[in-house]
Amino acid sequence: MTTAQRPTLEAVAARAGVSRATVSRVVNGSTTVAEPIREAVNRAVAELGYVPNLAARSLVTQRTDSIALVMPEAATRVFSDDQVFPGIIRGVSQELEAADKQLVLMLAGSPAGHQRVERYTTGRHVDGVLFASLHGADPLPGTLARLGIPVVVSGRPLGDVPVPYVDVDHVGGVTAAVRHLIDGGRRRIATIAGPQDMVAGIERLIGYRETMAAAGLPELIAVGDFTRESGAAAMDRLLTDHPDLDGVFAASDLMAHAALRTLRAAGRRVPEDVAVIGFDDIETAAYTEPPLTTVRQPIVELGRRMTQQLLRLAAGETIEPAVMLPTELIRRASA
Amino acid sequence: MTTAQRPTLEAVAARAGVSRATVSRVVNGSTTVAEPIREAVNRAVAELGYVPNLAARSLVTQRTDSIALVMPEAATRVFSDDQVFPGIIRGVSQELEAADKQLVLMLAGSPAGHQRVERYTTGRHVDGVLFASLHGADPLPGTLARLGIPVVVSGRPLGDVPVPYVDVDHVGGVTAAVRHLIDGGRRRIATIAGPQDMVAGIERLIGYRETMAAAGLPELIAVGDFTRESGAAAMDRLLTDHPDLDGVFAASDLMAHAALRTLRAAGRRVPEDVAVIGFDDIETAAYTEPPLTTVRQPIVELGRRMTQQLLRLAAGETIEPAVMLPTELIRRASA
DNA sequence: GGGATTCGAGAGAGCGCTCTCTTGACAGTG
DNA sequence: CACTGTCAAGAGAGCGCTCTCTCGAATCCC
Repeated sequence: MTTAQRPTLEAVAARAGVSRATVSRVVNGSTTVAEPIREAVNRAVAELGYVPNLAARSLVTQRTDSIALVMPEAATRVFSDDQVFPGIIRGVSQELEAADKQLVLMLAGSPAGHQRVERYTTGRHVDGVLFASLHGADPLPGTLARLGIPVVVSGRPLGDVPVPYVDVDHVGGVTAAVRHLIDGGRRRIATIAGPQDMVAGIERLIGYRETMAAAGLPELIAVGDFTRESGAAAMDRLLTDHPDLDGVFAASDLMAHAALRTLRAAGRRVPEDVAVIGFDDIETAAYTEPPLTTVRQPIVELGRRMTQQLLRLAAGETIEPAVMLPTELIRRASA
Repeated sequence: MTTAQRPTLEAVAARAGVSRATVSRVVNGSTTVAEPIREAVNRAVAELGYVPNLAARSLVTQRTDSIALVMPEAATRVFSDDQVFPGIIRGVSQELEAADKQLVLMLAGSPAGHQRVERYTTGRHVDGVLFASLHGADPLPGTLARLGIPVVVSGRPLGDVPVPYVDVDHVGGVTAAVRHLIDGGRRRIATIAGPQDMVAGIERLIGYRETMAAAGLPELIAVGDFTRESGAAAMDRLLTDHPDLDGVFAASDLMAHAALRTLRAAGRRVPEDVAVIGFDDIETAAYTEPPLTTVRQPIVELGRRMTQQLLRLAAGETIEPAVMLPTELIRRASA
């Protein structure tokens, strides 16, 4: 278990009978190295099992070849966003793999955690920073952008900070959902909205209100926070306040799932008495009782696009300030 | 958007009127610095907004203050392990935050991805490596351990490699589950087993077999791969082969969930005709129809313990080669 | 009061790598 | 044949930090 001294460029150079600079050129894929020499170097690298020391490289190149992905983490509840986080991680990971960069994952929940993220990212320990699902108007993305550190956030940032973002078409998706309800003959359509300090929550409510207004229908609103618990509570309230409702659009599948149960417990049949549509299309949506009609958002793609944008930014290119990804209504049995 | 030159130790030293070494001592919390000087240095650090360059530090300390978490990622399907991965990530993240280290997440799916992980981890770019949910007998953990790189895996590694691990008490949990079925009067108890190239799948099947054997009951086995699709297929097969079954233990909640639907579709009532128990206690388990009785495993705690062990290993301490976490039967309505 | 001891602070040598600058070899040109 | 141009390979200067070693001053004891 001895910590075998790792071979350095120097060692490889000696073995191959060339200079350090030449080995560096070969390792970094420079074309200006004669074939026989390149081969000799590669042989030496293989024989010695040489792996470049990234810290040393970073020190001189001023790059770290890693990017940070910052996600909020409400300390108390388990990842309520369920499949959303893993999906984004996968998308980001795929793109980074292709670019041969590392993913530093930072879960920021507590104020202390947030400070840690701030210290780490502003300290330029990464080549860029990705923010997922911001709550409220976090000043950090703006700060980083001002420092010249590449940043891309998911979801239009609140308080119009000039930070590039990638988002899904919430309004379009919700419009399609509510329209579907209206086309199905529903007239007393309620919504279980998401938290109003998150863009996703805000936009999805806007989509509902605009579509209802356009159809000349009244708004029936209860606000939740995307979790099942809040969805059940909101459904209860709606049932009490508007016993005649015949349709529900829930801003998340988790809340829609809970609504399904609450409705059943209240003796309402879905979709006969009340039609229900969710948002997200998490895997569970296809397995609820009845299977949930919902708005699918391309989560993995969201992660990929964010990363692509960030990498382009880090490469010095200029990018479009906003990218919008399409959503799609997935029809199942609940509406 | 000018890349403002970041202040270095040198700059702080000049400003505080001391030497670089002294600033380094203050920054790293050495006690042998007189109070007034320490204050002067801290003031200079604050005024200049100094943040240490981690690459430079790593270069000399030979530490990176970051650890890698390697997770498999079947390229095609979305994180089927659902809440398991986020849970582990949270646990790991919590412990690392406390230790002020970074989390480098690596999703290894493709052979290329695996090579990338191997290159990165063996290259000592991290202070330690955590492996989650290994498939088959991956040689990498053993290789790393042999190289003297701290490694901890989740789940007893197959092919008895001498690598420290943390695991949950699969057998104990399954035994409690099957016992519960037997105590409830069930005699024709089937199991939907997990993949037999993963410890979790293997151990959970062992638990079933041992308990059934001890009770003198026959084994009714169908193998799945932890996903819903496989669970539905397995349940179909069991129903065909053993139409008289009255109990099912599924090795994952996802498979149990699918079994619930398949049973209902086949006209069986749960739990009246067939009692069902799952394993994992994912959030959805409380919301299935009927709510699923299942074995809870402390996933976040698993991540935390793995990390604690790894950090101790990295600190040069010797640790127990295996840590076992308890599981608990959560009784709901399905059994 | 003088020598031994303690302790805080500075000097300076790298850690392993990249990259600019320089050199040397060779081919092409007048 | 001398000269210039071209291109491959080497020399060497750091990147920003830590850490050992050294030194000077302050403290202590007999």
